[in-house]
Amino acid sequence: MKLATWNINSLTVRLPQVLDWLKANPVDVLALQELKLSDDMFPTEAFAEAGYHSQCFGQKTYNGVALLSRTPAADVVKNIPGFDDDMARVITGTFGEGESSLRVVGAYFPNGQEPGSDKFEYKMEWLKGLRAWLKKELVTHPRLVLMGDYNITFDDLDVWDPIGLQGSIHCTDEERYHLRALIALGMTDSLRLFGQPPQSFSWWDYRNMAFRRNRGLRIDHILVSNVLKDRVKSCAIDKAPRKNERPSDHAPVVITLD
DNA sequence: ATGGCCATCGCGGATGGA
Repeated sequence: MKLATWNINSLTVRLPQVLDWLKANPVDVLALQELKLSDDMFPTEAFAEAGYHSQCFGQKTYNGVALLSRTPAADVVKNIPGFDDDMARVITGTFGEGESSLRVVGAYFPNGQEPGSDKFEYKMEWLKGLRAWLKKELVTHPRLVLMGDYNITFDDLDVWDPIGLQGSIHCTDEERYHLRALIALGMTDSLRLFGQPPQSFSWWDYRNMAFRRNRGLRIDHILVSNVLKDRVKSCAIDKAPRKNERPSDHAPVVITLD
């Protein structure tokens, strides 16, 4: 079983790249973030032709998430139950049957803009809402994967310039507290299971030739519930699509479970 | 030293991203 997450920064622009990537990487489930389109504009047919079922939770211009899968999703939930939100940020589905089924949460965490801003406060409230819901979801669905664009780094290993970016957005203690609190629910950071190769990032600014200089952040993560921990066979960031013409600023993260 | 990009909406330049 292969799963992946990718913030594609506009599905309208990046659809050909997603289709190319799926052809080269025929994962079982792909979570997409930042579709930036409404449900009626979602290219269901193009994905169907590529052999994928779609579950879309779109929004015009901003946000928007989807789950693509080889087999249809069951029990689909949009956004965080119990947390009122105007934005389309989370989509959840169950894949597979019975004992071996997997609950997959695809999420686009708020950016937060700047510590102290209204957007930062929203990010903190959203993180609390997510955790409260996940705590219950893990009881009913012990085999759970939470993947997406978290917009939070775990620690200095995830930051190209930890000193220069200390306390800035994605790197604050408050954000990291909430990320550790998700781990404390009984989840594991898949990439770190294998020891993180130095300078492993999933996002690079479009400016300053940041990708070429590997000036990035690791903010896209795949967390697995602890019952799945021993099933994780690999986890890696695929930098190849970042080398495309007109790339997304994020790279996909891929996990293999046996 | 600073900020240098990209997508959207919509036709200029603001807003948001990270």
